[in-house]
Amino acid sequence: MKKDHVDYIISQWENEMKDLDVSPMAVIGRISRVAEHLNKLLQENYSKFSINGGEFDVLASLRRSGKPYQLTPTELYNSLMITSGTITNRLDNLEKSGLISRSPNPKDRRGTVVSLTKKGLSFMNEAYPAHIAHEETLLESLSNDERLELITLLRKLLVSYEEKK
Amino acid sequence: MKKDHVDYIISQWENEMKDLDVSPMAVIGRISRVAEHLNKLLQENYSKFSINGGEFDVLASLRRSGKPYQLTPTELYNSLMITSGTITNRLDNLEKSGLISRSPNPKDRRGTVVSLTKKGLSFMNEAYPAHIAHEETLLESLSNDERLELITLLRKLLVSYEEKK
DNA sequence: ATAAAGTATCTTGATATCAAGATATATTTA
DNA sequence: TAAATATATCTTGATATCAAGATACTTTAT
Repeated sequence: MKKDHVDYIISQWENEMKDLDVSPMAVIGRISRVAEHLNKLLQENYSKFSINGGEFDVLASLRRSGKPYQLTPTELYNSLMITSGTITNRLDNLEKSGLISRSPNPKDRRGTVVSLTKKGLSFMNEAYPAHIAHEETLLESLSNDERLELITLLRKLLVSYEEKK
Repeated sequence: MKKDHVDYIISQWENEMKDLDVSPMAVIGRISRVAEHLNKLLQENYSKFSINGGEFDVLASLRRSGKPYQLTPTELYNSLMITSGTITNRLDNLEKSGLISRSPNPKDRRGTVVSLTKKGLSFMNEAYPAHIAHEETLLESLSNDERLELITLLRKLLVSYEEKK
């Protein structure tokens, strides 16, 4: 079996701290590193559309919410795991690009409703399938069964973190 | 089986784009989200030591490299997947905290050697086991066998990304 | 030996993010 | 109802990061 960088890191620790069981980092170190690679690799695709990953995530949330493609900033920043300041900034950029618009929330005068514009909708209708096709190529090293196993294991972890908060 | 947030996202996409197979994001979306949770959860531990995750990674690289706990900035930024500008910044901060020191590289007059100070070494001798103990608690939802399966799958992915570059 | 190309580190300027706080409005409590 | 508390969004100031470029030295090619 071919070794990865984390195997190398672990063997270093085993030499240096012989009494410490570093096996948790065999899992966590790999998750972090795989996520970093994926982030970088996916970025290429976003920049083709001159947008960044965070902004893409906002548009995707709106698109998959279905007609009328509207959510509040609060709903967006909660589900995207970002702060309110960050969503303000992302929405400002997307508004400048004409991909979303903001209007007063008729149900809450403190609030705002964010909508995908016509341009934003047709952008996502093209960009999202292209994004998925790219993701597919990034999983080529795994069989279908392996992907299913991986999903099951990651879901367990995710459920445990989502319960905590 | 309990559902996670990604299950919810996928069912939204399935309603909205009925002809698109979004299964790649069942894997990639979970990896990203799990990594984000882990990042946030691990952060808590770093800030107890008034240091951040990036700086911790630098110290860990030096510590596990073994005596004399020295690496060059180039070795560090390559293995940490960051840019040269970022390592300069992290080293500046760690130097101010007295955890590392920089000295001229006797083998290359362009270069520098970064060393863990006595303070940095004793810091990591305490902090690293604490870090691993924390990581262990973050994996409580998985059995030992499940962790091993997960490692095998993630290694495959990681090897494929490390080969590309 | 000299010129050309490559490399190590740092600097600069731009950007995305966060935490904390401000403001306006909603909701709950007394 | 009035006061207290909570919430939605935005603002501000600080920070970490990156990409691109600068400088000094090293290596390779002619």
